[in-house]
Amino acid sequence: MLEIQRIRTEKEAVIEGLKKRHFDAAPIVEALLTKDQEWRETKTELETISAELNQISKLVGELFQQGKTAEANDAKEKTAALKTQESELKDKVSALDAAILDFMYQLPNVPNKLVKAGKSEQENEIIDEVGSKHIFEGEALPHWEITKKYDLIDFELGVKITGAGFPVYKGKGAKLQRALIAFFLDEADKAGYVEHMVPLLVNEASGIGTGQLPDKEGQMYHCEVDDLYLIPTSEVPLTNIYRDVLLPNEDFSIKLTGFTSCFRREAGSYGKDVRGLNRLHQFEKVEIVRIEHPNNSEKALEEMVDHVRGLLSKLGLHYRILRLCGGDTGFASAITYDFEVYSAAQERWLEVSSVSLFNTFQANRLKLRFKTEDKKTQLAHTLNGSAMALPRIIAAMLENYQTDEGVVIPEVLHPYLNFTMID
RNA sequence: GGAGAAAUGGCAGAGCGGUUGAAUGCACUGGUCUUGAAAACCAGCGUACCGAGAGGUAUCGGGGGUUCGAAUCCCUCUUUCUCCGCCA
Repeated sequence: MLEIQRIRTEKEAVIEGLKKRHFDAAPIVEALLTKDQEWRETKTELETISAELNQISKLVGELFQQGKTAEANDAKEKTAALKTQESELKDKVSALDAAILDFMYQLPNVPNKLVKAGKSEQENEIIDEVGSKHIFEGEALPHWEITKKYDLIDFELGVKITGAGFPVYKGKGAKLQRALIAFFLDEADKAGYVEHMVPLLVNEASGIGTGQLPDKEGQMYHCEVDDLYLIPTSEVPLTNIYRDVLLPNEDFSIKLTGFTSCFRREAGSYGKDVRGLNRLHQFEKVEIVRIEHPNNSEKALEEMVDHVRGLLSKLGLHYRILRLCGGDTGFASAITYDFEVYSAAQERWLEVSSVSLFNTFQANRLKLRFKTEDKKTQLAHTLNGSAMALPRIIAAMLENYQTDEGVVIPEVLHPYLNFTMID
């Protein structure tokens, strides 16, 4: 959620910035500011009446104390009309509140200066590509055939137990996944991210805090009996650790990491994009989250990008980095870098990580602030990134490292496994 | 799951219908004193919103109600603690 002060004072810049998303904010902003003006006027009016009412009440108290019952009763009678007015104004203010919030929820984050205007993923900028395509002697099998050949993942079994999109990892498949999780967590730990193990279900306030609610309600599984949501990413519990937090000074840099399963309904997905591990309802992911001073957040973003680069390089995967154009950047994000790994058999790029800087967009909802040198409170910046999502990494590894003898395991994972080849 | 108790400022803890944004202590900040420090003394010390400012409004777990007036009374939700039950 953007800051209302910013919309008031930098209206044109906000509208202009959102054009990079091909988002016409003008009508919403205009309507919002009209309501905001009305809200402020009504609020002032309400507070004047409340002040008057408070004063009379105080007087009544004093009069009763002095035994001047008649005068006290006189004063009491004056309040009736004021009270009616007060409650009408209260209703009006809360209606305006709701209307303003509703508009606020419709405005996405303003893109960072580096973000190019654009409508869809076709316009994303490729800012780097590392490695090269694996050359295969024979035919490269897609990962869903490799997993079947070596009995690594049983998709049908998942269908039996739960439904499509809930795979069962078996034997070396399960071990490989566990090794990758440990590797990713260890790397995050070395980079200074403090490991957390967090709840997989969150309440509504947490969903709102990081922006999943109300915008993306349909994407989350909802346990209605208890009104809890299954997390679509560990960003939600990790970032919400800092909901309603006022950091005592400016000297902070908070780095968190956590491994969780993630649950996504993926309503509306279909076709070959969802084949095998490409798109699942449940998948595993190691996330990195940072809470930073606004002056340091862009540097932090670079560090996170470098961290993910490091992971992919150590695994020896051929990858590229995209800076998403305005239209493809997530609703809450100011700037997002996507990492894609080339899938040899599918002959396409698979997104394996996404690193984003949210500026104050999440912090505003979270009420995540810090005290400045001169005792002012200011919103912090939040960032997060996948480091990394498991299924597509596994898919890419299986496809790229397949040989006639079996699938070769990259060396960095050897300490975590009691085999070096899947055969 | 059943029974009971509780939730007040950074912490501890009073208040239980009126002038209480809230006693007191601790912590913290500034000052006096001191060569320096401690002690003592004095002053300050939550958050959010509206307002150019003066100032105003809200806030004693959340929401609602009673009342001229609620931290205080009522309803409801949440959380915590104690006891019982169940259980990885």
